[in-house]
Amino acid sequence: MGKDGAGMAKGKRAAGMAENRAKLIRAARAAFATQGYAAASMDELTASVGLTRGALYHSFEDKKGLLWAVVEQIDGEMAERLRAIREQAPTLWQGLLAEGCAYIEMALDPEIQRIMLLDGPAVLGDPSKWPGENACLDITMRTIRSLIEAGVVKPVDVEAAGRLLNGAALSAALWVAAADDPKEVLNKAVDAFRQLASGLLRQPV
Amino acid sequence: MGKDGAGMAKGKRAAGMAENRAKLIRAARAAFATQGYAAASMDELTASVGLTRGALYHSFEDKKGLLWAVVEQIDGEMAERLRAIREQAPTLWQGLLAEGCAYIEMALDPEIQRIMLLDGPAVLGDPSKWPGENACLDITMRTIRSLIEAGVVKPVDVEAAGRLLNGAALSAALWVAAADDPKEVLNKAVDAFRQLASGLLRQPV
DNA sequence: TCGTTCATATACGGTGCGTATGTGAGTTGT
DNA sequence: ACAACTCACATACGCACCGTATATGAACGA
Repeated sequence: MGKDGAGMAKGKRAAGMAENRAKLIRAARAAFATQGYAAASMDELTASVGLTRGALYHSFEDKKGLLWAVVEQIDGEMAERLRAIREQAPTLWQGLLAEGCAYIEMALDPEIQRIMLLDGPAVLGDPSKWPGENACLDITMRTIRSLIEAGVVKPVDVEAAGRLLNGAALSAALWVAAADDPKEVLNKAVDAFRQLASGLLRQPV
Repeated sequence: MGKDGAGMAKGKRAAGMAENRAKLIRAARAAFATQGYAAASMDELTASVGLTRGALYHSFEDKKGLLWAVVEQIDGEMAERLRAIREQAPTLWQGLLAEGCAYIEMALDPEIQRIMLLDGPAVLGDPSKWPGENACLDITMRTIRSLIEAGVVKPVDVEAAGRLLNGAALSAALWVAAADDPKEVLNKAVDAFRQLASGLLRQPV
């Protein structure tokens, strides 16, 4: 009874399924980002990639399950970008600031904004309990912990500081996204973010 | 032809309508807070106050219109509470901190959390463009402006600082609300909020 | 070759929204 | 005081959408 042993044998069919799964996720990212979760029709979505709702409900629990998959994917991508940015920064402190700014800029992407910041929390609940365990928050917290150990930052509660910083960046992003002149507002937002973050410093720069 | 001139004459009927409108809003606050906007059925909601959907669509544009009314009402109440808290504080700076803490605590209320922080932004879009012109943000900004004029706070962009502070408080609130031990987490959140806010000070305390 | 499994399509029921239409109470004009 | 009208609400309808139950057809194993 070739349950899972075959591997390559059933690989072709399995690959076909994974392929369609990926196609559905890609379509969902586009549909959720442009129309919003509630307004996105699963009929249209599946048809747009040449399938029907049957395929959807075979690969995912339900509409919410598809959103979970999308959120998980985007979360991973964001975390990867943040990690790269932090490692590029010359100092840990500049890394923290750069993370915050990058977060703000990322949230200008309609996909991230709509799915991760608006519909995601409303439909799936508190982001801190999401599948990837909120990779973005983890990264911020890791940076803050290092900064405390290095004596640069006051011994604050790491999770609290990380969450509030992320929250500040988030609302900044929503503000920038809705602005008439994003460039200018982005500068203001980044400035304010640095001011607030400097409150964590042991001694002012 | 008495179009609107009568006033008191049609007052009785108009009052009846306003009464039902208020009943619907009250029911909506409860339903939206407990079930969420999407899951709240307008049939059940109207029936719960002895009406039908006919009354709803006579008083409001649509389901979203009802949410607008609810949001407007809650926004006003929050603003009123914040105003009272700020006026009670001995100094402006303490007022700003107290506002932030009060905001966090208010967001523990499921009604505020679910409607104003989760479903509201997802369904109605960016809170900064809401009807009451975002009374809470206005209050924070007013306080910051006074603090800058008093020389206590650095000359930062008022709107930027206000938005980021609100955002920090918001995410703090969501964190506290989802915590197993709200009391303890609330303390951590408030601490972190003060640390961040102190970044705005011209000179450290 | 035949049966089994798996990925997907098709068919169905239920729910909920928005709208078009009906209705009775109250108001206006004469 | 009676007829015409308005208004607040109920009723009835169509439509879209989700989730599930069932059917199908291709690949794989024996």
